[in-house]
Amino acid sequence: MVVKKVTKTAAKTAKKAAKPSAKSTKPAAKKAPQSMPYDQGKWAHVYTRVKGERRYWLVKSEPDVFSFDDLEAAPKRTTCWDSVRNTGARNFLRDGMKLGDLVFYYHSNAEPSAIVGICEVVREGYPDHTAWDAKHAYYDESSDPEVPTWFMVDVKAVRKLAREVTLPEIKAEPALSEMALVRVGRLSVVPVTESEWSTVIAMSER
DNA sequence: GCCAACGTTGGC
DNA sequence: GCCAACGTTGGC
Repeated sequence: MVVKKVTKTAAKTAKKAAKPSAKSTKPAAKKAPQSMPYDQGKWAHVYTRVKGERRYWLVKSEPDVFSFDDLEAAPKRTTCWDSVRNTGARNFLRDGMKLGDLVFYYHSNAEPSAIVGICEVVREGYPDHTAWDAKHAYYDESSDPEVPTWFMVDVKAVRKLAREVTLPEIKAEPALSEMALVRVGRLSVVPVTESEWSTVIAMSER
């Protein structure tokens, strides 16, 4: 699949960084990807599920880079969630998200920042080819296609929320006080619990 | 293996 | 534009 849009939250800053000194800004991962299982660590629970269980997630994107409307307008209302270059988020993409899981679509750096829509995982973790595309803004020269470091999933738009649920509302809601979105900054993919999921949905409907 | 320097995310 | 939080890198 060809990716013409440079994607998601990463992209804007990527362009910025790519211009001045094409290659110098390369963070990233020399170590081989960590392997399953995650039986310890604070996110261990999100990698296990009872049979048939559906889990919930949230992905962030800057709306002027790739908004929920853009996703709804995309072919098959689907996109690959590429360019994530953070190992924690990578682990969720590679090992956490499963077919049929539901995902909140969050607009970051927006006015206001808010959860605006719902999408669904339609393809499970697979290598993010942009990592070894030397022309891509998020090219990672240390990433070996034989042993991929970075992964992505495909997500498909399900529907827009009846009303967006803004970050201030989320922060003001006691039932959401433990949400990874607010407890852990800077992660572009985070887990959402089932109760957080229902709380946000309910907020969007009143 | 510690930790200082540095880079990035993203709210404000 | 500022800066808090925190991941990553590299010197030692």
